[in-house]
Amino acid sequence: MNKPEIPTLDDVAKEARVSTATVSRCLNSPDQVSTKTRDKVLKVVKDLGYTPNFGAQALAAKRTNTFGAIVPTMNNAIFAAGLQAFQEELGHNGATLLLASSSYNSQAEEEQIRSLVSRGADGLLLIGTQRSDQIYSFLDDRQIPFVIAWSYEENKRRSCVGFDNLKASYELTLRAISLGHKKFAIISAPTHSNDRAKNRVMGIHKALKDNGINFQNVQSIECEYSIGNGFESFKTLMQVADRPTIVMCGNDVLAAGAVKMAHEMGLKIPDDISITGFDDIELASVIEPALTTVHVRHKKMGMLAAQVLLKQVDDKSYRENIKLDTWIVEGKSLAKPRSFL
Amino acid sequence: MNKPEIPTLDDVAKEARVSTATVSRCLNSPDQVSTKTRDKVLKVVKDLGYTPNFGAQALAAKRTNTFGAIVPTMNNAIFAAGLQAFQEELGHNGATLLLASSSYNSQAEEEQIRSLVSRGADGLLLIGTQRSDQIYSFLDDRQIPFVIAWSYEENKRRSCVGFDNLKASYELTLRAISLGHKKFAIISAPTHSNDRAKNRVMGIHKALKDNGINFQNVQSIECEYSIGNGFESFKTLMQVADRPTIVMCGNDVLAAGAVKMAHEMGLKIPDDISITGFDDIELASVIEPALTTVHVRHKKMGMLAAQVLLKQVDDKSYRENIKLDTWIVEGKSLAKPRSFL
DNA sequence: ATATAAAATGTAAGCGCTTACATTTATCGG
DNA sequence: CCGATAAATGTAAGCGCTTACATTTTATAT
Repeated sequence: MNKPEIPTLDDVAKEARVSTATVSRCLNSPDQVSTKTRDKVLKVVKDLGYTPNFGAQALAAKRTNTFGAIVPTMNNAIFAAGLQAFQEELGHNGATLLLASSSYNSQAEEEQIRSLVSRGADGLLLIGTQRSDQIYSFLDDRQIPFVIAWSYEENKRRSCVGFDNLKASYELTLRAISLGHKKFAIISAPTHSNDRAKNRVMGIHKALKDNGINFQNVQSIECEYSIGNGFESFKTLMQVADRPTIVMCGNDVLAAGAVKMAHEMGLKIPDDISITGFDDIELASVIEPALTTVHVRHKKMGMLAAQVLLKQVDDKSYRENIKLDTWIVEGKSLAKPRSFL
Repeated sequence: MNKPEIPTLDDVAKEARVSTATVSRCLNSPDQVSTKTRDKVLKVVKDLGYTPNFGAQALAAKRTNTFGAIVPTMNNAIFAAGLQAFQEELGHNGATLLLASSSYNSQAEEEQIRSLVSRGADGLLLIGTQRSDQIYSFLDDRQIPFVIAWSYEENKRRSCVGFDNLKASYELTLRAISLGHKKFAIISAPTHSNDRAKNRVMGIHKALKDNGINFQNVQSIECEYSIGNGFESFKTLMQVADRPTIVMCGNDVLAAGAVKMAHEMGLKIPDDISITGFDDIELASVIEPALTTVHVRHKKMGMLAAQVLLKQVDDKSYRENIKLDTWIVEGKSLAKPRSFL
């Protein structure tokens, strides 16, 4: 069996009796070619089943139409939803997604960034703001367009599509306070090198402080994102003499674990204990009782991020800072503490 | 401001006073170079911050070290988990993942396949067996290594890493039958162009048939994967005079929706109605009552798929058919029907 | 020390495409 | 019908890398 010959631009050009330049133009800027030749060439392209060689195209055009995204983990509904939207929007524009996950490890993230850049990514989607100056200047030096998602910052020097984690968390906490809660506990994702998690915790602290509640005494556990960890952490938080009346969780998955443990311990939600989540993933509405949580527009974020990124590729100096709104989703897991009943 | 000059192989070669070939060898096959020059060259590489140009490399080497994966949706924990493992395994081997999702549309999937191939993917991860002969021969013609995941087939002509959807479903159904269930209903993902969904339904039918239960009368609803659809479908299934005693769902997400509706309708699970899932995603253990479902080794599948794919790239004739085991996870959502209590 | 094999390095020809520039062909007012 | 201008097409020089092959250096055996 002889090797299948993959047709090249040259083959098409010969077959259509035109120059390679014309074929290239038919494909990349059709209006520069007369209708007659264009039709002729495109027919040959189809007959031969020609597809451009990616490497050659990238080398010659200095552009790959691929975009990189580095997410902390794919194993998380929020990033999955955002990425799906991001990819779809790219797809509408003839671009493709290169995906990597950093496992919440900033060292790994830097490597991934470099790797994606050297793979010719035209632009990058990054999660959160927190990374070394070094890697930011690497991106600047190479003039790689990138957009930060899931975090919002006023920073005209770089683009972002995110929301105010601190404020959202602040407002959820205010809500709890207004219901009469005074004894808080927190289960958070690790705040080290995760500005979203950090801001969510800070939002709680600020709300407490603003309302004269001492936040130094607030028990707080940091653990990685999983139902199991929420489960264990909740137990730990409850093993104190003076139990909190509310456990605020950094995200819905941790909250789901907490709810599960509450059931196991025979605690009624929300009478014995209130639990809040963050993100409003589908899960939040299924568990019993439905979680009170913060809705985040993950899909919209992914879509807008793609749009901003594409604009930045066209115009390297383009920047945009988009803040999306969030809102509290009322479930049944947050209510007045028992002492107020 | 002058454009940042990205260093090339040539720059490195000049700086290190060797030929470009030597530099290339230092990077790609270090043992062909003496320790002395290698150290010298690698130092320059580091000092200059050189990274190979992807396009050039791809063009010259006819290999990109990128692999494509096309999943029906990212918005599904099972694929997310599998992909994450797939990507990590690739990463350990210096390869990167190109990701696309087809939205369960086989037309779209074909386009994605062609797109990823023309983008120079060295190999592909595909979900399920069901696609046109045309696209299979496209892959064969171009000798693109690929591996099919989530489905198992005895087919020496192509590789797969999957499990027996039919058998797993069959056994779960047997379990229900042995508990005394005779009136079944099904909520399935669309079986058109989805062999996994199809086999899961067929497994149920076969088990019923083998046990003398007429499966023609079994109510069955097909709907896309979402909690909301499970919710609605369950309601529909219950709006009949002769209600089923068990609703078997094609996956955990649909089951979660069904459970939610059961609660809403005031039906006790499992006393009034049994509900089963499939996949054993984290969700399954959190909802109340915990789902009886089928555990699938998604992560293992992703990892193995990467390994098989990498082997196939080295040896184009290599094939492997791996069948992973599955097992029933006992939740509280499946029990004897009321009439048997 | 010398012949010979092996290891290290260099030379240079592409890989398949895009695009600046040159050339040819069509269009059009007078 | 002519010359001027615009539109269409062609020519050919890279883009930055890998690798077959040629050459030089080093190691080994005699």
